[in-house]
Amino acid sequence: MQAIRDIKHNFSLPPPSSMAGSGDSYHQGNMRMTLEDPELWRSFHEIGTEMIITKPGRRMFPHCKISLAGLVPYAKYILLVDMVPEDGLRYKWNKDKWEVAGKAEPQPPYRTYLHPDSPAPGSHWMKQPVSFLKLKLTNNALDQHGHIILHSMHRYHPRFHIVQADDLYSVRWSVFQTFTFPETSFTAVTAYQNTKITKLKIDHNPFAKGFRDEGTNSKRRANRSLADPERAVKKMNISKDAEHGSPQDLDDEHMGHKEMEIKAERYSPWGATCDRDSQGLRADSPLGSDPRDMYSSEQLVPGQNTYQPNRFQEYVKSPSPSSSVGSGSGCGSRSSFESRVPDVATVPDHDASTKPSAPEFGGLPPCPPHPSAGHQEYTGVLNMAIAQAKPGMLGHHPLYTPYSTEQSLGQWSGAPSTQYPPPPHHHLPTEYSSQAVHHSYHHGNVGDWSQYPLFSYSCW
DNA sequence: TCGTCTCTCACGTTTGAACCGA
DNA sequence: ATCGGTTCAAACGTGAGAGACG
Repeated sequence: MQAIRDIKHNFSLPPPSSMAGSGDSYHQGNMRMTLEDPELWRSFHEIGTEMIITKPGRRMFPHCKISLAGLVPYAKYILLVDMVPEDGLRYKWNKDKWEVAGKAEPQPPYRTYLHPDSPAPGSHWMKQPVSFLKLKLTNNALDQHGHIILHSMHRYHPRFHIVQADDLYSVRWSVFQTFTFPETSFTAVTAYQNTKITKLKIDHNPFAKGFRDEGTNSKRRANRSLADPERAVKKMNISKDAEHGSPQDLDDEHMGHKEMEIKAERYSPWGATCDRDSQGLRADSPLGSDPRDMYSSEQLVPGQNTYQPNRFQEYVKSPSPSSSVGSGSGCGSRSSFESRVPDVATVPDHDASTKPSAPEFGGLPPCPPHPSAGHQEYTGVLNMAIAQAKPGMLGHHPLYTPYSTEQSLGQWSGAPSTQYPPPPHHHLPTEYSSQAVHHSYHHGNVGDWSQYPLFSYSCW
């Protein structure tokens, strides 16, 4: 099934020639990205995808696999993936659903995964699906293998970036486009919480074949469930909770899928989010109100729906009803398949020090971005560390910090310091500032999702 | 002190790439 | 150069236990 049904429009904004480098002669408007195995992703998503993170690094399952179209066959592109927090919350698994457990922990060192084939001509990327199989997630903040560092019990979603660049060294000057797929959002965990997710993983992951019911471990698993009354109770409660019509049914509600409401098993694990939803503030709502949303992957980045990250501080205080992610029409940007022009990674026009101090969380949900910030029709300048990753990261950390200035510093210099130590002060070229300022997107607010850094670190 | 929650590690199973010989 | 068999590293979830926290 196609993840993108109509994404070709709204790519009309050409990259400024001034920053497109050699690529400015290429029309970027027809780029399309399709998520492979959308059904598999959806089946996980409906339950509440969990991804294991370990110290040595763990692959994702399902892993990110995309198809590309609309690239210039002879132009070279670089593909990247990063993980963006869904919101500023930490979650816990309670009984049979996820609940908010407080505000998010300080953002770990931010990293971006570069597809090993990069750079490669468009023909290469388009000839077959592109797999990010080897992308690994870790909870080790000191990781030196270049794995993407995440916090356990936090929610993220992958973000795919296509950068037209002849080599890694020109990336930062290149135009890029960013895509997200609602169904790929997940909760990072060190151990599976939802037994349904475990079962799905076992059923679909070839490496877990040995744990399948027909396998040798069926007995062990059966015994386990018997020996763990609480788990058994959980399972029994699953369908019960689904009937309560409580906020945890949010997924169903917002998917607008009657079918989902009927199926008791498709309970929503996102109890907490549902609550938020009830306030018209649903942040994650991976499933749009429009069924198409399930498969439509427009360029959500910087989609107002998907991007809760790092903006909660601002929007908590000024929710935007019309852009509420979870509201029936909240996924407007998603359901409309509106593709967006590249994200801007650099947000120099900002001073983190002006950011309000951490808000009292009080279970308040992150709010969607302000409508005025919803459409990011601008061309991005890649604020990429790749070209400088060795030896330097970009040093404009304060610009992106969703949290505190300290954290942002850590974000930029924490992990990389172990491998690619950033220079003490590496400020963006002035071009960055001016260009970013000219973008229609409003960057004056620290809470904006787009404050989330791109490519402060890369690995390949 | 106790209970809960989260994380870590060793384990057995499976896959697939690498290697080797025919 | 190709094919088939073997080896082994890597990946998987499990389950017990440790550690942190209230």
